[in-house]
Amino acid sequence: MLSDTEENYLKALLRITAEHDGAGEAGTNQLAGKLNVRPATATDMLKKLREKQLVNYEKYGKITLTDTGRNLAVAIIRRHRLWETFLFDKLGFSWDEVHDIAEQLEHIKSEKLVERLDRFLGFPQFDPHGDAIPNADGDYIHEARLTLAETAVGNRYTIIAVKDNSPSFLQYVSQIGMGIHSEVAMLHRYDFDHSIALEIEGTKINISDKVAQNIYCKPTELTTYD
Amino acid sequence: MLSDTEENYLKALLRITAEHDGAGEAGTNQLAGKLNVRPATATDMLKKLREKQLVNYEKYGKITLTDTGRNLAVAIIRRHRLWETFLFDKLGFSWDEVHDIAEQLEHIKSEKLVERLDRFLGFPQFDPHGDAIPNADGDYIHEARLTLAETAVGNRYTIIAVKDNSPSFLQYVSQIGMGIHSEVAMLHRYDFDHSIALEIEGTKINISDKVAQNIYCKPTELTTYD
DNA sequence: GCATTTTTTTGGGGAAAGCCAAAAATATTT
DNA sequence: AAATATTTTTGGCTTTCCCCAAAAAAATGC
Repeated sequence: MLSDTEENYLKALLRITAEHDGAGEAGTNQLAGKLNVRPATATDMLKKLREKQLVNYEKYGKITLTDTGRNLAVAIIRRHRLWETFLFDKLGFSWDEVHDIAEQLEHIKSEKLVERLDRFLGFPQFDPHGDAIPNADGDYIHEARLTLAETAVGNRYTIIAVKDNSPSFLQYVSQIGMGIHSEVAMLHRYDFDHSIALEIEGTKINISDKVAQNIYCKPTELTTYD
Repeated sequence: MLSDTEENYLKALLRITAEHDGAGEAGTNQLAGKLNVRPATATDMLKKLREKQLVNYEKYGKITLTDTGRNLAVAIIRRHRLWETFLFDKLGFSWDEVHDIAEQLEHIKSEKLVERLDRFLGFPQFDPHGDAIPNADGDYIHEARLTLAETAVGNRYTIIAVKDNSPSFLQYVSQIGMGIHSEVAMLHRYDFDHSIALEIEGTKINISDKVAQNIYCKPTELTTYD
């Protein structure tokens, strides 16, 4: 049985190795940064996780998850996102409130609880932030997606997810009238700072490049009426 | 903010002081026993809880909860019973499965979560074992109740709660076809071991005194048709 | 390619929660 | 009331997770 702390390390490792795509490697510093802990602490934990065969690691070497480690990490992500969905769908929390509470709930130890929760929620495939929820086998939907920073001016896009789940960012996004499934029209991209002008629900707004980089979308498929 | 361990001590103290009615006192041994911990460990924690003004305690003296301590303990019981109700009502767990999972869920730190859960469940007043759920103010229903061991032969009773929440006991109770709201007719009480013969749903069964002492009931109110 | 910078590890410690064995205080028995 | 038994506390030690400062290794810059 893993401690909450060990689970958090696995989760952080999955995030890091999945993030800067392809590499699949993580550093001690990076890991420590994610967990708000000192590098020395991360080193200790890495030794412990290596003992348990959850990470591949040797001193000064790069860190990767073993298959077992990755499966466990995916299971934790699954629990986190299911709880977020519960809080949002059933208890009426807003999307900027769910993350912190789910951080606690994800560590509840009961296989059966997770499976029943999943069924109760109707086997949701995405959480309130648009992130895919792994199913009981660890499989989840990989959607083709791009950030608003990568879009082409003149096209229409549908918002499908946010990268940053922090309350302050989510509140900002809500405040400008944007949410998952919003449709936006790309009006202009300014050269000097790459900020963007777009239209959403008939309103024209500007967003910074930084914000744009944290919002995922896909080209809006035009419905054909025949 | 209290640690999970501290919360468990408060809960145990509330149970002990409420149990052997009137006294309102607990001993170190008793407390340690309830928490599966050594008396030495309990002593340490009592000092800590005294620091935080949650218990009245001085060495070799009797232990009582302060008002703050009691309020916190009631809040923990509230959370525990609400989660049990959630697991039972919404996720379809059986009454012998809910306790252990609720032991974990009760420590999730979020006032708002508890209040929303309460509303989602429709402000339930009793948990799946028939125990009263304190409301947000800490008030709960005090039902007049007696154990099956205290009933009079010849009368009819409605089961309203169980004292022992262990899976093995609850499974036994279910197995004999008994549950909350069951109606039973007291047929006989045997002198030699105080075991009881009763009828439930048309079936006659015998239960030991020990079992009888762990089941709460109230006289069945006969419905009058006019 | 060598010096500097950055990253990572080591070694030594601390707080929380637990344990044990022995001492001290309180209760009980005769 | 003294002797015995029980309960409770003390003091010392363990494990988990965290920290810091210093040393070691690796990466980077010129």
